[in-house]
Amino acid sequence: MNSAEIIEKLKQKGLRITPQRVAVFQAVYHLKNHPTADNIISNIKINHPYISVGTVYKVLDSLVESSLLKKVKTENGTMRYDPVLSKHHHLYCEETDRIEDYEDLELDKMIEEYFMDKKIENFKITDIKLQITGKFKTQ
Amino acid sequence: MNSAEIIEKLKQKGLRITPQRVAVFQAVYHLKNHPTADNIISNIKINHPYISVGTVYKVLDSLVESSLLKKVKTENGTMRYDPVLSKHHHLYCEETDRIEDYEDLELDKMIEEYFMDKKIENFKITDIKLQITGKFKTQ
DNA sequence: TGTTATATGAGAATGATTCTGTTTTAAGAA
DNA sequence: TTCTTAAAACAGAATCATTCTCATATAACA
Repeated sequence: MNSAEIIEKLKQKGLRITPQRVAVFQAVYHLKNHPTADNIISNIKINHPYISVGTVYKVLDSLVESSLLKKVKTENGTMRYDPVLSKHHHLYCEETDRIEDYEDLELDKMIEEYFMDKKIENFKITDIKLQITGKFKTQ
Repeated sequence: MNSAEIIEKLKQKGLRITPQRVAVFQAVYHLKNHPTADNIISNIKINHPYISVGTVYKVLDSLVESSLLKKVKTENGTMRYDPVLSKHHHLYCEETDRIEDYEDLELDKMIEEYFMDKKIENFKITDIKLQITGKFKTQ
């Protein structure tokens, strides 16, 4: 994901193009495994030493607001950020703090069909996400 | 859930019986809808004005550790506590911060069977929880 | 009833995130 | 290109939930 592509995405969402927004968005793409705000700040500071913490949080919020990123909450309560690619669930490792995306269209379809039949009383579903906990096998 | 029952549960888990533990556990049962630590503290202080914040957190941790409570993380990052009754999922209201339990054995069975066949590469599942987001209908 | 490991209390410390007030800048208008 | 202005960024203070520290108190068992 190069700067031109990022700028294009920001424009599509009607966001003003600022070096900080480009840098934050690029950092989230560059850092794999759902970086925390802190990861992102450290990464950006390498090339952009004077960016301020508040700005990074505000940029992240605006990117989430524009559906360019998703905010993922972790077990210990800190937020992580995730580029929006497609619907996916998360695999949480019990031993490390690794989180992996898990896409499974067949599963999504099965669950969707299940809830077409079986309604939850007084509740209108907009989204279902699975938190799959377990352990990554050492390979 | 009266004190005697709570004491019994604590004993079963080999926890020392203290008034603070009893009060915290009782508060979680008494306060419906997955109280926060802060909700619990306020509730306890009515009858137990000198309990300290750190103690409540430590008691909550030990109850979670002993599987008497579960810790649930919310969208905004604060933790909520939930008496362990049986396997259940959560309904999150998009508009309010209401969280409801959702039990569905049929759904659990369907998902379990699904993952008996379809393995996730390099990952051993220990638990699957659904976060069902949506809106409670006004009745 | 005494002993001791464990729990509690008070408040300081931490860490993530948000807020405040001021300065800067992107982007459209002239 | 230059001007204008709303929006964005900056620095750092403030906030909020949670954890830590360490001195004191107490549950549980001998």
